[in-house]
Amino acid sequence: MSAPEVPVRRQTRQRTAVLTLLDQLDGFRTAQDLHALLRERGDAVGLATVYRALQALVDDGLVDVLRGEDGEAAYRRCSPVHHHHLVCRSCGLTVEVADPPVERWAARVAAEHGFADVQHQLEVFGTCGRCTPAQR
Amino acid sequence: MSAPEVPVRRQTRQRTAVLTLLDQLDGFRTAQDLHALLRERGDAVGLATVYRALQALVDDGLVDVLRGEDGEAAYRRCSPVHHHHLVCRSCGLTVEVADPPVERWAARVAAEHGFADVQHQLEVFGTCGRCTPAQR
DNA sequence: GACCCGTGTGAGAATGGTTCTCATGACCAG
DNA sequence: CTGGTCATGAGAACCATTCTCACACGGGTC
Ligand SMILES: [Mn+2]
Ligand SMILES: [Mn+2]
Ligand SMILES: [Zn+2]
Ligand SMILES: [Zn+2]
Repeated sequence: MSAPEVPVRRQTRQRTAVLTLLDQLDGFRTAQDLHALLRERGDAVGLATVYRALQALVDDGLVDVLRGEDGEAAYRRCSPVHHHHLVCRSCGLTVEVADPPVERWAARVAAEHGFADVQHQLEVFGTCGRCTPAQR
Repeated sequence: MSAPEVPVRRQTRQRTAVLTLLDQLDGFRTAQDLHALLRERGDAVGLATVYRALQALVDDGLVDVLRGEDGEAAYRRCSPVHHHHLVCRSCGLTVEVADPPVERWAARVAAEHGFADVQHQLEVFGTCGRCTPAQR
């Protein structure tokens, strides 16, 4: 019934800077972090614009969002296919992982309890090798 | 090395009211919601106190926290053993579920990538039967 | 290349959930 | 019962995120 609603995205220096930066990072970063990094690097971008650019990238499926313990959102350039994350609590380093079995499990469990329109969320947190202090 | 650090919890009208209310609810509720419910019911409790009581319950393992899309924290009286949640996006109704296979999977995947001190988080969201509009 | 118009930008204000402050009140061990 | 310690609550403070709105600019068009 409604139009495809395809918002035309203009290519601006700011949006390019945000995506370029994300492509060079390997972990989840907060909008505030990204804003600070852009400023250090020289391509200054307004904070509000960083938020808007990130939201657009999320809508386009190019970036994933994750909420930290404190509720602050963190963003990462991710592959467009469904996957989960193995995240370092210390440095944010992230590895994309897949778990086919859990996909079916989630669907089955939801059906058994009469739930529809199901989605799931699975993340693994830990400390990566580089951040683990040399063990005795 | 450090003392057991066992903070003595006093039993107050406010803390009792919060836990009693949570025991009567079956789904995740925000602190603001709980505060409003307590006010309606008559046992008025300060908002700051609601937050403090909930945090204490979380620390004691009696309550689970979940962050919504908007980052707002939601609380629920839960069993003290490890489990996951099947949550209704509409009314908050929640069912506790377990998935033994995913436990081993998470540990294995983390180990394969050199991650230590691993934890995981798995939640399933959907629309419960009561909230699903009668299908045609 | 010049024009136009709708979209994007940014500084600052506003929002809103959560935490902090601190004077006052209430558990509860002794 | 009493004292000291912990808890409470009203309001201020905090802080990530969103909104406002005047201005800049991307990118079709001719
Ligand atoms: Mn999955
Ligand atoms: Mn588990
Ligand atoms: Zn790390
Ligand atoms: Zn429901």
